[in-house]
Amino acid sequence: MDFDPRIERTRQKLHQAITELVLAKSYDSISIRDVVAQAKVGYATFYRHYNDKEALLLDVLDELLGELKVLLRPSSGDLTAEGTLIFTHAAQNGPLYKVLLQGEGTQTILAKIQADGVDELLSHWANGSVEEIKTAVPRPILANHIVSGIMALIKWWLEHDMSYPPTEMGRIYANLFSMSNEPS
Amino acid sequence: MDFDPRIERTRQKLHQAITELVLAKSYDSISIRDVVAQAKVGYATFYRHYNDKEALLLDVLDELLGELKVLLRPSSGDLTAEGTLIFTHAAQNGPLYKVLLQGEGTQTILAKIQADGVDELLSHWANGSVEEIKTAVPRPILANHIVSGIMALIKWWLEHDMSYPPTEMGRIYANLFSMSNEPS
Amino acid sequence: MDFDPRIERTRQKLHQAITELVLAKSYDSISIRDVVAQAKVGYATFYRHYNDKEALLLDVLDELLGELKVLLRPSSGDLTAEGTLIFTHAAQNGPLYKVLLQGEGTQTILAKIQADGVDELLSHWANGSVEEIKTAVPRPILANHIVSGIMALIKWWLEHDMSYPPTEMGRIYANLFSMSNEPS
Amino acid sequence: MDFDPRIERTRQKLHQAITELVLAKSYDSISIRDVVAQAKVGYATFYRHYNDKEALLLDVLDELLGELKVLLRPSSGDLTAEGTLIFTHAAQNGPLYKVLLQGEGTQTILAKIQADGVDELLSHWANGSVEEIKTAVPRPILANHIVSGIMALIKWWLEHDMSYPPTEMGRIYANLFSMSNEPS
DNA sequence: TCCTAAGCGAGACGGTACGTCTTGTCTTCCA
DNA sequence: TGGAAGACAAGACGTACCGTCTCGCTTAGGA
Repeated sequence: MDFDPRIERTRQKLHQAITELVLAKSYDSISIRDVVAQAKVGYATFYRHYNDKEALLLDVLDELLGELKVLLRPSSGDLTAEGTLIFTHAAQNGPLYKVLLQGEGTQTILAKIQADGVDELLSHWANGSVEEIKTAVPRPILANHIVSGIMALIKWWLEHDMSYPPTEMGRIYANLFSMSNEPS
Repeated sequence: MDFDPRIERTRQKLHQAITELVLAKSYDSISIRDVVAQAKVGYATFYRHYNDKEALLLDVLDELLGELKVLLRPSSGDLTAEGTLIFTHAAQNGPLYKVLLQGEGTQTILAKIQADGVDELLSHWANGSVEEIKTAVPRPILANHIVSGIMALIKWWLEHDMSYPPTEMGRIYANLFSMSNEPS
Repeated sequence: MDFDPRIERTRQKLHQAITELVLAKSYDSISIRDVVAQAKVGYATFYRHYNDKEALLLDVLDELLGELKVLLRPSSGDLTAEGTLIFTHAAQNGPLYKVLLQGEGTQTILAKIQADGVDELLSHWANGSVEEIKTAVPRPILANHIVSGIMALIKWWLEHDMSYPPTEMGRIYANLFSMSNEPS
Repeated sequence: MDFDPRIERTRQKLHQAITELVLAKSYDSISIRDVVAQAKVGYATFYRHYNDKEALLLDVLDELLGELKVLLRPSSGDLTAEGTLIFTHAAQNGPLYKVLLQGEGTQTILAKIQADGVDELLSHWANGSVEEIKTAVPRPILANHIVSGIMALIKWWLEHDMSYPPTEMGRIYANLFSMSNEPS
């Protein structure tokens, strides 16, 4: 039904095109016409696959974040290792991470990812039998604090040209978040 | 040189116009044509005063942030009081804070404010005679972490309809940042 | 070779589709996509049979005009009877006549029909042993005048909702064209 | 209020552009993008002045038909002279007449002109004290017949490369329409 | 009866015009 | 004579349609 190989081929071209363009110029100065020119694809074809530039980017980033989630799955407990994995992945996909975290038109996407992260954290806490005692900070706020903190840390690192190795960032990550990782 | 009273009057009209529009619709769906229509001012007039929409917004927000800085100056030491002041101010200027923190075209402005905050924090630490001992987390990272954490906290609060009173947010603020407020 | 019954079936579907659509909306607002949707036929199939919308219409109209020619053949001499036949036929096929005479994309077809009519008239005159004496009006002009006059008359009638009965139009037709029907 | 000279200048450019293009290629193969390119005018500018291609053409033709009406005004009675004037005017503006009479997208305009002509003829007859006796052909039909006959005559002439001089066409014109020019 | 040629449905695709929108510049008018 | 009004060039937007094409599926009519 959806097995026309042309469809996947065209999407690949668009994925590659926006990835290449993002390396070359600011995300939001990229027009759809740029994308289709780069992908060597008809203009209308873009709209057969995506409603707007953001939808394409979301598609690309979804792959990326899927990878990251897989990487993080096995890590149970060791914050330093977990952090190192995150920063290694970020290092390997610098430009896309940058687009996501600094881009002008990515708020919606970022908000979605942020919300996903918060949800995951909250349900992780809920599943764990951690008793909720008179919490100093409400859990949703704490979860939001942690997730946005991680993002801010990655963003800082990318903006400062990844001036520490991923392992060192893993250590810093562990230091910053160990204390607040579990609600009391 | 700049003493033509019409100039100030025009700017006021533009300030008011964008403020009103921001209450009515999403910041980045506002075009310059919307602004001049709302301000009842000629189209070209806008460009005589500002280079783009962001510059106008920055002008408006500068007033706001100036106020906040004045409010925070006297507070020395009591984190809860400091936080309460911040959230009280945010409550009084909800729409503009929202535009700043959620808007699609405000990255540049936000980045500037963030950088200012980090600088201030760093020089505060430097001036204080706090000795730098083998720091677990580099100070710039720590400062970035704190400043972006505060912003994320305000953003969360606004997105959740200010569901706690400013005093409670002040307490939460104190709890979240007390531990990390000073480098070891 | 050409005996696959599916071919004729598909053509019938297309004929019917455009005929129905012409009743519902303006001819040139009908897209080929409309036609194939109405005919419940694949898009490319249209192009297997016709090069464009006009070719399809021409095919439909050819049937119509063939009928008309057969009707007119026996009539020799009586202008009123001839006219009545024409207007009766027009009344029975109103929408198609309208499309032909008022449609925006039918110039080419109309011109062809007009030229056919002129040729027929001219050869009719030539065959007749009518002597050509110093003609006041050159025969091609006269023929063109008559043929376009007939068309204009039908067009007027259709545009005015066929407000006279075909017999009355036959009489008018006779009155208008009797004098000029034969070169002097 | 409407005195900005730029407006008139732009319209002139558009008038000239379409006139030039009409000489070079078929009217309805001319896109609006062609027109603005030829006029060296911004694309959106076209729409500030006209809603579509037809509106522009109508504007151009209005000038033309205004001229013709002025020419015909003084002529009272002499059909040959009147006809000569018409064909002289047509000869001087061949391409535009051709566009009008043969163009694919000019139906609406033509219909308007035709209707104007019929109205004029009818009111001319009404004003004149010609008594209406048992008319063989209803006046609106007669008027329609005459007006469309004139148009068909001009069209024929243009399509045959103006193969008779305007004076000869004037004579033919008089011959064709003298008999039917007045209702009985 | 089966087989092979062809018609066909479905729809992706490149291409291109449409009419609308917005930006920043530049010209004209008016007070 | 300088500011307000707004016309303009430029060009992206998302939509629509065109005509070409490539798939499999189905359906003849000849072997």
